[in-house]
Amino acid sequence: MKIRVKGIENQGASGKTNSNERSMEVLQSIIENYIKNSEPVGSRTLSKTIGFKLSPATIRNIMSDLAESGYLIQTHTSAGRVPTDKAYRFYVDSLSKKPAVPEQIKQKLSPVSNVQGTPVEYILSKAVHLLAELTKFACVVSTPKQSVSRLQRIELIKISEDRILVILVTKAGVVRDKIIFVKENHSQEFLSSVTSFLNEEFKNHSMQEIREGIHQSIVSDRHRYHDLLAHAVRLGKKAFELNQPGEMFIEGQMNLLLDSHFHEQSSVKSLIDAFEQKTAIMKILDESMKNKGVHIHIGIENDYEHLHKCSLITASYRNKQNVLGSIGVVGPTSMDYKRIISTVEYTAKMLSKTISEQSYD
Amino acid sequence: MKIRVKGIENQGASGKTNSNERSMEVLQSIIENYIKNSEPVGSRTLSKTIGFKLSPATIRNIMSDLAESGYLIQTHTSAGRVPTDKAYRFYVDSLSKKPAVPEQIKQKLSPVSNVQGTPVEYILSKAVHLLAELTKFACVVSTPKQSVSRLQRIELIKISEDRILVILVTKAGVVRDKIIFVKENHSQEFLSSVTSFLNEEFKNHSMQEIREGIHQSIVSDRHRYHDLLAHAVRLGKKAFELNQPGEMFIEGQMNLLLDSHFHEQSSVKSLIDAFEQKTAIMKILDESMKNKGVHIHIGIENDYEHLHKCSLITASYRNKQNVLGSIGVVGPTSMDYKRIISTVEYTAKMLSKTISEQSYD
DNA sequence: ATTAGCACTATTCATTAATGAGTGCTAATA
DNA sequence: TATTAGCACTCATTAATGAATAGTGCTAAT
Repeated sequence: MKIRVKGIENQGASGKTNSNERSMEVLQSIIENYIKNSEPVGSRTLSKTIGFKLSPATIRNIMSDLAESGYLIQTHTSAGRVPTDKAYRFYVDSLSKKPAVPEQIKQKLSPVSNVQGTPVEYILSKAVHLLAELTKFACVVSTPKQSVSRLQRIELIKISEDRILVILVTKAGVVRDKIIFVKENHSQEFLSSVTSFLNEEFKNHSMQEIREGIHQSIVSDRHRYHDLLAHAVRLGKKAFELNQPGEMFIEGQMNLLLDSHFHEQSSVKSLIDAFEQKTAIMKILDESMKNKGVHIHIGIENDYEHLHKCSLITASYRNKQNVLGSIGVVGPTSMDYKRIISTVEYTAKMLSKTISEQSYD
Repeated sequence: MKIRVKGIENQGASGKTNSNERSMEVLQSIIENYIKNSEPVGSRTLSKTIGFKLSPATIRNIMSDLAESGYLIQTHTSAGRVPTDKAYRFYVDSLSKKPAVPEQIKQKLSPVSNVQGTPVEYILSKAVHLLAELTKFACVVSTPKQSVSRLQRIELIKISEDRILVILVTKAGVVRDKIIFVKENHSQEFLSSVTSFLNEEFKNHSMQEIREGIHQSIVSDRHRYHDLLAHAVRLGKKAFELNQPGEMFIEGQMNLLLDSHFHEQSSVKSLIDAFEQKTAIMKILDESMKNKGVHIHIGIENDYEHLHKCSLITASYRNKQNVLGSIGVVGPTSMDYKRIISTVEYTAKMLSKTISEQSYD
């Protein structure tokens, strides 16, 4: 039986922290080497890259232990070793929390702030496009959630006898429009009074609040509005109905298919499925809105099976008031986490800044 | 020297229309066979598929002639023959003009009409998504051109001291928004009068007309408006400035990468480039707006080199007034033209219908 | 505890040979 | 004169073989 200390995990009993630290360093080297070259790394190569401080044989021993603890696997007997998802998890957890953002990346992302004044969707698509260009992976961004954004203004515009165009302007700078069909032929003057009533009543409330409270609120004001009331309730309800599902912009899917890690048929199909079935990725983006900072989902950690060969790095963006949505990168589990994490984080920051500055407050 | 009639092309002199017709039929069979199986077709196979009416040897002779005339090529000596772009051009030109749309396709596309009342962009993305699903190729759709669409209404909403939200509603049912920055702190009342002035003046005019004529028009009305004038000119100019480039939605890019025809590295890269450089495809979509009906660009016919291995099938969509944009399919040159053409045509029709019905006229 | 040395294993690569699909040409045939 | 059968030839694809290579695991020496 082996008695050697296993490194990383079971250090308590033996107290040989030294050996443990060394294991960690070796593991880190292996991971970084693999991230860089995408090739299984062997004991000899590794000995070289760390400056011959340890002989290949020693490294073999350490590697053997790491393999046994589930940090490394071999594709076949005479191949070098490859980090597992568990190893990547260890790796990102042990990263210094704030890697600096290279100046070059800042440069490339600067166009995001140049599109101020354009619709939020356009800003988002610009950001996600640049992110894809920088990371060379697939990138996604979710559009601001309607439910949390606060109303800046509503407009009702008569289009024809039975159609009214509703325009919702939110504080986040998002404009939503929809057409509602009505039975009565309202005059534009009537609509104007409904409009100003709704604006007065609901400005600064979140869409969710409005949807939940629209009936009560109006009813309680019954005495002030007379025949307006019935119609206003009906129109308001229709106007604030959730019509658009949360959307998501995708860029650079094709990048993934150039990536050597996805060259096998099966994983290509998986990927296509993952992007077709937007819901899985959407869910991760939504999840990412709940907490601050960068979120990392490595391979098997993803619930959705087709994402098991991918890692997702996400971060939420916001305006002054609310978290609005998330932006993220989808790439192979062997991505350069340091670089990608800092890039995503910085992009989200830029996005937040740009959107905040044009928010209507 | 060969004296055999070459088929298709030089029929005038010999008058052997019979032999010519037969060549055409053979070519058609070869094309359809290749479209179906994606494999070079040999004389033996072909003899079988046409029911042994001609022996392999005869077919070989015909094929040899067709090859000489540039309709077929061999990938190597002992391989069957593959249609050239010239052959596909012949094929689509000789298709009966109106292939019926299968009921199944109509079924699958019916959701397009279910999204009436939602923003045009949403309808477009629905349509292009379904088209991609049906064709299993990459599909694109261009958003309505701002310049041709006619103004239904403009709204100026004061956002902050130096910012005004401009909302342009066009007859086509498109809502565009942008924020303009101003130096003066206009009151909302003032904005209202500018708004109603602009609406009165420019309703039903195309964006292009408005942009071109805004200065003259206002100046000629100088006597009616006083201090309003200077500001209105300035605001109007800013408001109608073209800010968004023509957009394009893409769906199903990944489909192309499953396609065997694009499996070689080089062509994958070409494709990625083609979609990255949206301009080339955009240009083809724009071109397609100029004439009615389905447009077909086969391989080498495309100006853009990276599209030389692709065929594009496009058709424009419109509302009651104007042609708004185009929708199309990007696939391998060996696509099933019959099916794709009718599918694109039908999709464009559905799209036109849906958008027309919610247009503001 | 570390390392050198060696046997062992599995991949990769180039070579070779067999197979097979398909053509082009020539001579026979209807 | 148009068609077809037959045959030699070409070239891609496939499988089998063997050499080279990269890497491990174990053992014994340091």
